[in-house]
Amino acid sequence: MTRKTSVDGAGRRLELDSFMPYRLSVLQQEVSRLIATAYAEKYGLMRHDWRVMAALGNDQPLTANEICRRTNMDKVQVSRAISRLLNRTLVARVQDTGDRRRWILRLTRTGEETYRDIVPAARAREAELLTVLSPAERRQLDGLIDKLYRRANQLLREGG
Amino acid sequence: MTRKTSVDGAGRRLELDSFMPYRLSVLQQEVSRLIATAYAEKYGLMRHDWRVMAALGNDQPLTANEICRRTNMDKVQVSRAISRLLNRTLVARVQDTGDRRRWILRLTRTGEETYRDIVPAARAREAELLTVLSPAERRQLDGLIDKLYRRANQLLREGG
DNA sequence: TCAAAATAGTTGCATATGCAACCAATGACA
DNA sequence: TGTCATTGGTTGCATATGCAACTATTTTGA
Repeated sequence: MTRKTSVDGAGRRLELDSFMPYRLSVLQQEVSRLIATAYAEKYGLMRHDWRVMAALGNDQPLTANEICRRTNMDKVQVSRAISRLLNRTLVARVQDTGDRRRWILRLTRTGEETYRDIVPAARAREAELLTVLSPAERRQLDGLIDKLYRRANQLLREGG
Repeated sequence: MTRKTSVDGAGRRLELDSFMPYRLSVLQQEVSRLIATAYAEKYGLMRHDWRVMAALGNDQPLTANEICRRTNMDKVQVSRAISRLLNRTLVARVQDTGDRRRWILRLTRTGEETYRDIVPAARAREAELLTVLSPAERRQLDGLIDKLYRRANQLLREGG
């Protein structure tokens, strides 16, 4: 995954190792796999489940819709993650009396415990990862991610 | 997706928006979606298909195994991508006479054309994305990706 | 006040994915 | 040379995913 200078400046070929979206994707997969070690084997959670729990752990209660917005997940993914979490009683819900389409979601006691267990492990993985970056580099990384995200977003809105 | 400073330094909570792996994942999805506009609708290709084609477009012929190594894909994904590409005659293969377990893969004429069509579009998307970064920032990005990838890799090897 | 549009959330279906098991060919070596 | 381990590649199965269609409820506005 070390970047090579592209051989073909004319743009007829595409050297994957010098194609930023590819590099980003490979990196992301690897990082994601690393973080999953904090919740996958031990707790049998999937990434989406964990994200929903993370959203709730951070701020409760929430509706499914609010979780969508906060996690950038699609409503189907959220709905399914919630139903897995309900089955395992990591999350509980009551219908909103004001708007009966809505369900108010909370972590259960077990859910809270699980969450409190996972958070330090996830943070520890992140910290181990970031040890290779200086404080300045971490700030750079944050800045670059923001810029690129906003730009990608803009291009998608324009083009789609 | 703008970074917020984490409220909870003690590490009991996890603010998703300040959690690097989450940020990376959201960014990657968005970028991936943007790039997919270069091959998905128009050519009905999936990401894995496109990656296999990209590997071959870059250097032919290759065996499935070589494609795995060059694309960081798993052999099942590669095998399935190849079979889709064979069906659509974008790729052809002959058995290696020296080692009859191996198949030698090449883009067909149509495959080449498709590839040559897609590359500039994909590069154009990448270029549009990167317009928001200065040359220095692009170099930073490359460097950060390399460092993080190597580190994640190392941690996975140690831990797993 | 009632029909049409919008919203919250779920479901069906076809397809993709991950994992382990698998087959076939080759290599290692007693 | 015959057995065992390894390697290249494929397949079965259970599960996940994406999309569009769907139900139920609420909102809009003539």
